[in-house]
Amino acid sequence: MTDEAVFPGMSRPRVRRPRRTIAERRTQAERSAETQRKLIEAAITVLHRVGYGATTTGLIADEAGVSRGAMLHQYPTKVDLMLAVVAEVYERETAEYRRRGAETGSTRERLYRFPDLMWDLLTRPSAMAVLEIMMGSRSDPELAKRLAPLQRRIEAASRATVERLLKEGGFPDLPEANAMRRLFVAAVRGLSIDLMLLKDRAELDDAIQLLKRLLRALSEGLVPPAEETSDSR
Amino acid sequence: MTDEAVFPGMSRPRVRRPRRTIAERRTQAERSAETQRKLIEAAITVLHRVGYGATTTGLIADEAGVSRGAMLHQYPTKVDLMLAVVAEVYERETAEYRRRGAETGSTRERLYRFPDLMWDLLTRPSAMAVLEIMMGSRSDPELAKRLAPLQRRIEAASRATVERLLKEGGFPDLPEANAMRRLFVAAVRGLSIDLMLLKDRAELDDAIQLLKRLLRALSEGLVPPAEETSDSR
DNA sequence: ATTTACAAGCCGGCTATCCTGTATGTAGAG
DNA sequence: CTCTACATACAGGATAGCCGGCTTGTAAAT
Repeated sequence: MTDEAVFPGMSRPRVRRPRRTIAERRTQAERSAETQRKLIEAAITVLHRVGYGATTTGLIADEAGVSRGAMLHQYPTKVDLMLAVVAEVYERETAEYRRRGAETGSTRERLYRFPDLMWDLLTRPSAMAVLEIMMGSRSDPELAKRLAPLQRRIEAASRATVERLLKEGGFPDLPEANAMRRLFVAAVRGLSIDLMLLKDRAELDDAIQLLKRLLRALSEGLVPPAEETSDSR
Repeated sequence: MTDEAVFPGMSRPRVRRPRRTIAERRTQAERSAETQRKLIEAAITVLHRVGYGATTTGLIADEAGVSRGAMLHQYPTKVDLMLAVVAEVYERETAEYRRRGAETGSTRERLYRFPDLMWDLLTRPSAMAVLEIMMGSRSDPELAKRLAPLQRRIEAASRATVERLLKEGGFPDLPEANAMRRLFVAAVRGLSIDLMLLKDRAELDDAIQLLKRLLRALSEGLVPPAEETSDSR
C-alpha cells in the first residue's frame, strides 16, 4: 500500500501501461479530423433543428456521438465550435458555387440559374445553421467579435462573385447589380425561413419560379426604372 | 465578459424597484393594463436586441421596470407572455395595414405602395420579435402548440388582404398572386434581417426600390411567363 | 528495434451560474 | 374585509467550462 491510496494524485510516478496493438491504428491527425468533422456536422443538425438559443454543447456532443471531454478538447468553447461551423460551411458553399457556377452554358444561362443555385444552397441545414449563428451573435459579444471578420470576408466574396458574373457576361453594367444581389439573396433567405417553419415546399417553389422570371426580365431590360421619388419611405 | 458598451442591457443590474406614488390612485384594471403594456413593450425590445434564445424573463422584467413577481402575476409563464406579444403585434399591424391600405389613391397606387408598407412594418422591432418567437417555437413544444392557431389566422389574414387588393383593382387575376405575396414578404423579411444584422439602411433601401420596380413591372404584364421547364431544381 | 518519456486525444464528474416557476408574504383597490 | 396587484425568497433543473486521470500516438534515446 503506497501513499497513493491516502493522498491520491500527490506523487504520480508516471506509470506506463502496456500498450495494446489494435488492428486499426489511426494517426492522431486522423482522429482529430474525424472528431471535428462529426462535431461540425452535429452542430449543423442541432442548430437547424432547434435554433441557436437552444443549441447546447451537450446536445451537440450527443448528436455527434462524442464525449463532452473530446469536444471540449477540440473546441475549448462553444464560440470556437460555432466559428468552425461558419468557416466550414463557407468553404463548402464557395466550392459549390465555383463548381456549379462554372459548369456549363453562357454567362446568361448561368445568371438565369442563379436563383435555383441559391435556393439549393440556402435551404440546406448548413445555411440555416450559419444564419442561426449570425442571429445568435447578437446575444454573445465574444461570438460577435470573432465572427465579424469572417462575415466581412463572406460578404465580400459574395459580392465579387456576382459582379464578376455580370461583368463577364457583358451585361449592361447594371448600377443596381448590388441591390439586385442583396434583394435576391434576401428573398431566397426569407423563403428558406418559410420553408423551415412551414415545411411546405411546393408553394415556395412557385415563388422561386417567379423570382427567376423577375431576374430574367430585369436582366433583359424589361423593367422600367423608378419614376418619381414618391416618398420612398 | 459581457461588453456593456456594445451590448447594452446584457448584464442586468439586479436591483430596480419602482417608486411608489401614493398621491395618484389608479384602478386595478389600469394598473394591470399598464403593467402588461410595459411588459409587452419590453419583451419586444429584448427579443429584437438579443433574440429568442437569450431572452429571459428576468431581462424582460428589468427592461420593463417591473418586478418578476408582477410579471409572473400577469403572465404566469414565459409562453403566455410570448403569445401576448404575438397577439398584440398582430393587432397593431392589422390596424396599420387597414389604415394605410385604405388611405388614398387608386387600387393600383395602393398596390405600388405595398413594398414600402411592408418595409415599414417588417423592419420594426415588433416584427422581428414575432419572427424570433416563431423561430424560437422550434425549440419549445408548448410554445409551438399554442402558437400554431394564431399563426394560421395571421397567414390567412395576410393572404386575404392581398387577394382582396388585387381583386378590387380589377387586375388580371394573377394566378401567381399568392406566389407574389410569398416572394415579396420573404424578400422584405430577408432584407429586414440584413438590416438588423448589418445596420446599414441605405444600401437596403436600394433593394426596396428595386423591389418596387419589379412589382410594378409584374403587375403591368411586363414580365414574360416562364419558358421551358429547364430543370427547375 | 526496443524502450522510454512525453504529448495529444479523450473521458465523465464537478461547480458556479443562471433561469423558470412556486410559495409566501405585503400593500392597495373595491 | 376580500380580492387583486405586487414583491421577495427559494427550489428544481439545466448549462458552460474546468479538472484529474486515463489511453493512445510519436519520437528520442538506447
